Amino acid sequence: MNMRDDQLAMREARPPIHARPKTAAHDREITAALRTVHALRELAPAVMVRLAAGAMRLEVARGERLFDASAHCPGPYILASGRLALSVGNPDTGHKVIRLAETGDVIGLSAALLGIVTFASAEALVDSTVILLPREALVERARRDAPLAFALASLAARQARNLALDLEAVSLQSGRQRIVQYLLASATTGPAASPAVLLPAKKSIIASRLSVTPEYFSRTLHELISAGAINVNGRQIVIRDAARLRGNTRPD
Amino acid sequence: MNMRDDQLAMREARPPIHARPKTAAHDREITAALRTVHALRELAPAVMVRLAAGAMRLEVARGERLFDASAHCPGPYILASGRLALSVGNPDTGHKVIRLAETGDVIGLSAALLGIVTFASAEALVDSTVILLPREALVERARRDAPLAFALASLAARQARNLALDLEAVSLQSGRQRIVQYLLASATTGPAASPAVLLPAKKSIIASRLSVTPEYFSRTLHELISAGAINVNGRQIVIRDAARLRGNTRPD
DNA sequence: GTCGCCGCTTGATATGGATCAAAGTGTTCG
DNA sequence: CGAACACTTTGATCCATATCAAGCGGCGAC
Repeated sequence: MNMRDDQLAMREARPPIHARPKTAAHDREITAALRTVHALRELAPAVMVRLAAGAMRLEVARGERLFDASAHCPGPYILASGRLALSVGNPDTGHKVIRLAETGDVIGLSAALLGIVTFASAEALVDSTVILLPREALVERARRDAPLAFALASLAARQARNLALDLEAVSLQSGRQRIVQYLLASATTGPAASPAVLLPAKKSIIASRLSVTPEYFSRTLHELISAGAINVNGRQIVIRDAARLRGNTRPD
Repeated sequence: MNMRDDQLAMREARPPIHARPKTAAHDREITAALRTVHALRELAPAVMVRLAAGAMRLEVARGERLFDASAHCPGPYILASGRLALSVGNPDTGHKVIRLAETGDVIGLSAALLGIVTFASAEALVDSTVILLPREALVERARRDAPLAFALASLAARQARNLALDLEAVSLQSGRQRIVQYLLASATTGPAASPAVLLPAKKSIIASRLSVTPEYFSRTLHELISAGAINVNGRQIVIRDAARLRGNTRPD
């Protein structure tokens, strides 16, 4: 790894994360966002309303960070819209994207549950909206609301599993295999058309997510093109031959 | 990675995991084991008793597997005594130890909570005793017992954090750095004597845990000896010069 | 327009650590 | 007490991927 950090390196505590005033409309909006979280969907309406009442809506502009690593975490955030990159590392070790969060994802949960600092930083890849569930109130509520606590347990368990799968991929597969797998896994098979992937971020971000350098990612993509497995046009990747792609797990 | 699997490869459903009959003495023993789990310690005595009542005590002989990867998981297990290695991978991708479980650790929790198959296999490194909390009963109870559900959430969150830290280490640090860090982190600083580490398993297991090959682990250890940073005698490692060890993060 | 800049590509080179192959060194067991 | 193993060490070699270093194309700002 070890990618340069340049600009991003040192800007802390910038203000432009906006909180919006609370109105009835916002409460509805927040409730709607809560419902995008699968694990919370089954909760009783009354509980949802209570959660929404204590929640805060924040806007994070593209390029801003919702929080830094080793920061106090005021509570879990629910991504209502937009996209965030969670990455570990610090200026001198470099960075690695461990997760790309999409609408309905929860971030900062384990730090919030454990009441400890975050281990990753969260940067908005596009203008995004998040809902903060303030930690104290949430924990207080979860300690007496079993279904809620159980939902949080499921969320945390899901995250543990995903991290373990990532760890397995990084440890046991080659960079090329990870790239191929990523393409196959995130291909949306259109009814008639060939399956395709629209990369959700700059290639360098995807590369980091896959634990390879941007250069290696680029090269590998081009090798896959030469092999006739895919076509690439900017962030749009079309899978021409899934079988060939699947077979293409070792450099040639 | 990519270590050979030989014998271990294909044995399923072997009987030699013994369950012991239930008696009052065993109930007390199980309760005691539950209390070794930090997250559960605060639970009301009544809840502990209930959990213990439904629990089963299993013995896993050294070399046996408590479960394989992709197996149905009948519930979380609490390690009452002994030591287990949890590893991901399969016969052809090779294996990687992702965790060494010690007394008081909980394993199979996320699979149990999510009701899905395990992603790792668990092998006993020494004769061990585990307590199984049958999934159905536990989930049933947690859905109406908030403190219990919250404790499970904390456990899962802790595991997620540990996995994330591992992922960070594997992605951002060199093999040598991981080895050095491991030694520094697990050194028990005796009052007067120099800090020392007693490796909890064969070196090849530790190597896998640190995501390096046994050969590389061996070599690195010997380089650290030459550098005057440590002394090695079997599984016993004495840290002679912590500062030098800490500085010794790049091959020389 | 055209000037910069940013993201991507492409090339050349370097290297950490894996892999393959043997030779120790215990340690168990008949 | 020696054979058979299991683990570790040591040596030689290789290679997937990082790193360093330019070029290049598009697009947003003036």
